[in-house]
Amino acid sequence: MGNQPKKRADARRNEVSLLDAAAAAFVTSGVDAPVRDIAAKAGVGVGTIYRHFPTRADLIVAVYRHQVEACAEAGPILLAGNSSPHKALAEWIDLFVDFLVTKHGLAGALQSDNAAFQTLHAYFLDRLVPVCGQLLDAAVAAGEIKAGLQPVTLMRGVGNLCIGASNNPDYNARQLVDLLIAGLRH
Amino acid sequence: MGNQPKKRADARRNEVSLLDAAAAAFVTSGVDAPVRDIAAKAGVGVGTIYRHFPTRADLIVAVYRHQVEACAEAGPILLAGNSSPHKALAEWIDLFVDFLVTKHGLAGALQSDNAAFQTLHAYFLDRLVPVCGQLLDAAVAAGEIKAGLQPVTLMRGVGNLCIGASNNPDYNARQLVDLLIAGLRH
DNA sequence: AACAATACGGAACCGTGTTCCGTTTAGCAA
DNA sequence: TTGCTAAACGGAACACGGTTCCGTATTGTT
Repeated sequence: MGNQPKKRADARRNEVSLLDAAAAAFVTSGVDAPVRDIAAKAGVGVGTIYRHFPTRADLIVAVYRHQVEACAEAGPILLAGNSSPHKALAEWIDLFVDFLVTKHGLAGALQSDNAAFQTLHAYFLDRLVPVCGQLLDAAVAAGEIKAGLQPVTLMRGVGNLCIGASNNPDYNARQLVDLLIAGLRH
Repeated sequence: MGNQPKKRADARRNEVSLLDAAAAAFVTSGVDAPVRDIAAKAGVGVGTIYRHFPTRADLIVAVYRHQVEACAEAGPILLAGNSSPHKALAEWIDLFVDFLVTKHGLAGALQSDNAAFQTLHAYFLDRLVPVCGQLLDAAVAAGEIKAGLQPVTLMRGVGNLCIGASNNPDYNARQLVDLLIAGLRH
């Protein structure tokens, strides 16, 4: 670590401008906010975006990395603080749903088969699937749920259930997720 | 009924050409197949597509109407032929999943908030939600499941779970749907 | 055969992602 | 300070797909 080849000061400045602008744009227009809008809001040209974040996924990952990390780290903590692994799993999934539901379009982007979102996909799965697997295993070991569900499937399923949750009052993603988790019980 | 203002013969011909071409394109490229491709395959200009099917949703609905009708009609039949309404519901949902999983991108289009898909949304929901509600009510009445789940929520949830199922071997949409339905039980 | 209504084709337009290259600027060294 | 070079920038230009529009062609009728 620490082997950054000394980026220029203006480059560093523009990078944070872009992150700020992207975060703001994502809130108002969702993660599909037009590249030009983000560039304008950051006061840079579109070329600069692509130089710093070659794909949209890179930008999204950069913006949400902190929150994803926090979610990943919460897994073991919930497991340790709960006598029931199934309960810990439910609470952890709840955190994940909280995260997704408040990000317009993120859940959709997460499952898009578009090549540009490959990195996004990979990052989320790499970081969260192991945590999910740990919780799932613990619940199986405790005899609370049946085995046979791949962590990756569960993660994708929960992600999918959250699609469109932010712009559709008569759709209750959380209720469905709860039912899904309930369905895991013996 | 039968009050069509006598469309011209060439118009009728083009309409079936378009439906055939669209059905073929949907199979190979998904329901997001480029308009120009469909027009070319049908041997007509793009203007002709828009004249016959003002929005993409109209085209999709026209292509899949038969199958949706069949699914809707299967609901009451399954209910009548099953002693357990919950089992009937599970089987009906299974039919719906079969339908969705084999249509590239349809599940995604179904929940898109894009205005062009409004009609699609409306058609599917209008046709299937009542059927789903009937099955759900019967299962509640039989004391098999708990009340409180809106039919529309269930339909959307199942639709969401099917997103991306056709192009991702390590994602098992049906397993998740089964868990969801299982979670409904008392 | 002539005509009006209907339908057609595809060029043109628009919005968005992406690339490319001439210009500017930061950092360094004389 | 002043050059100089590599790094970084900006935005025009291109690609691509949806959508519109209007001059032209076809149908059906009189």
